[in-house]
Amino acid sequence: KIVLTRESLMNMKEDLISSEKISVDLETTGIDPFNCSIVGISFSNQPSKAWYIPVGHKYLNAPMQLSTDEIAPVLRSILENPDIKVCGHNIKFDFHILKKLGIKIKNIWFDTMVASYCLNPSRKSHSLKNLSIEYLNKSMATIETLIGKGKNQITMADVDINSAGKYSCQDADFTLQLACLFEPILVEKKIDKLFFDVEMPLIEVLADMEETGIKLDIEYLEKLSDEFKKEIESTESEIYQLAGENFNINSPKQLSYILFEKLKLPVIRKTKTGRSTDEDVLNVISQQHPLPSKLIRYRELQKLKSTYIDSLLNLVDRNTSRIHTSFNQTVTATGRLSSTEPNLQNIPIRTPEGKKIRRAFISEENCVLVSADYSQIDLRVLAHVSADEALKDAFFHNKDIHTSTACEIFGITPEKVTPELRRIAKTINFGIIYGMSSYGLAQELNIDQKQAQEYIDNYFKKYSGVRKWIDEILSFARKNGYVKTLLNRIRYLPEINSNNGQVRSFAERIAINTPIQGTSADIIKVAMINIYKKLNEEKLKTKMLLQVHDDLLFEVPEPEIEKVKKIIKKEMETAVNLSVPVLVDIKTGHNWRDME
DNA sequence: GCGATCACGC
DNA sequence: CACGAACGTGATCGCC
Repeated sequence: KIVLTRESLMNMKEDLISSEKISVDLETTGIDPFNCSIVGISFSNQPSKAWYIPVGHKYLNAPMQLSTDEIAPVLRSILENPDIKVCGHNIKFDFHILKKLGIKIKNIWFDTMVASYCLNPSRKSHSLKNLSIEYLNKSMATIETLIGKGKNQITMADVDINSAGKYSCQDADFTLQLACLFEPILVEKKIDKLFFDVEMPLIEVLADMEETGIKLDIEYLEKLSDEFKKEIESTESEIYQLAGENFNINSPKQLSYILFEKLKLPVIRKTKTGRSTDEDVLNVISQQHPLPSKLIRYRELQKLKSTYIDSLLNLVDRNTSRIHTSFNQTVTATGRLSSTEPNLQNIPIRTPEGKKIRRAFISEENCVLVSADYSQIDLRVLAHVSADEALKDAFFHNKDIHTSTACEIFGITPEKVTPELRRIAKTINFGIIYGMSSYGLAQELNIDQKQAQEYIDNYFKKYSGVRKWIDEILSFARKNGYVKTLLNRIRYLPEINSNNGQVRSFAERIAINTPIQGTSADIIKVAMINIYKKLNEEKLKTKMLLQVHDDLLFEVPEPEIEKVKKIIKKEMETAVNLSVPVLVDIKTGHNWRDME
């Protein structure tokens, strides 16, 4: 039903207001919630029935429509009613748009995209179209049939109200049907707690973080861009000089010709299509010619400038100087979040040049940035799930875990652990989490495979609990075809019993890694929800800004610093109860680089 | 449009 | 004999 009049709007309200569950779906002029406007909104409260309220169709001779101001009070009476359970598909998007209209959905009950993700995080697509075919056996028209694609694409505002209404109503209708279908499946598979207590409450937390954004020092970034540009250009000339000709340095193919044919440097490694020119390779051949070092430098600067400096400047809001990422909750196979446009989860930190980028992320006047990161969360999770005595002991005595591992595998006292031995132990510790093999370790440490195997054998001799856990998780995976995390997040492993050794090995590494990485993801999600709740309850102005897997970043007004630091640390450390201590390091600073 | 390569994070 | 770290996003090239 299309709602064009006040009378019809009231009929809709009467109908919806007494519903237990409704679905909502917005049509907008785009997919960036901060850069689009509402075109229409649809609701459904029973199968095969839905309402569509057009408000922003702008084509020639479009009928008179209700305004957003006229419908807002009605939307509020429905969506802010705590007794009406609201569902949507990717409801974080609708939440953002409605919030801009001054409407805050009160009872976000169910997101079918997130539910699909919980049912099977490895699924290629969680789109409504895709789920409708699979679960409802109904195909849906794609949005392209309405707005076209490519450069001739129009927006929903240009689409005929009846066509748009039909489309939008079907979205709302199928969303509610799917929600009602999914709920008992979640219960039956015992992932209802994860879904209702973690993933659903997280939606509003993420929406708030996205909406807040983080402040950038634009002037500084522009200066940095110039600085990098100059050095890129001079390095470029040096490279052409050394190569004896101009070529496209960014083309691995053209670069291969220069390095391996013209300069006759040795081929270290091959790729599927040619000869590798990655940093490892360049490092090896830099002994024989000055060009490779220049290339490494060129690549570093080029990467930093194009991926970080320039793209951040393109995406920053010039009015507020803040940049708003989009956190995706349904992408990774392990339960981690991902971040796009821009990806703020891979801002450089390791090299001095890279760190210059971090300096551009700053706090608002009279605020500081607070970063709180879990100390060795993955290894603590491993200690918990494996119940390995040596590993647990190290954490109970708050030892440096890599030094402790070095002591165990080399049979020495802590004083005897050199930086080199600690590095080896650290690599092995990471390797364990990744389901390492002797080949992989050898590669990583630049040692021979036999030596690597000795390290591994030694590790498992000392950490027999870890060996036992790996055996158990692999046998569980082989028997059940899936693995799960502490909070019952599941990941299917259809290839765990494959006859292809390589395929099977890959599944085995996943079987080991996912319960660890996924449990860490569970833990930080619970912490985020609890911190968000606490900050609201205490009416604090502090804002959560970013999550980087084991790290949370906040913007904190100066008067709140001490109180908020305590809250953050406590909530993160007690989000779940592990059999080893969980520790969080807190730092503060006025930019994301200089924190202490 | 898409796969491959490379490089950034955890 | 080859493969060979787990999980992501993005810029760029070059083929189709």
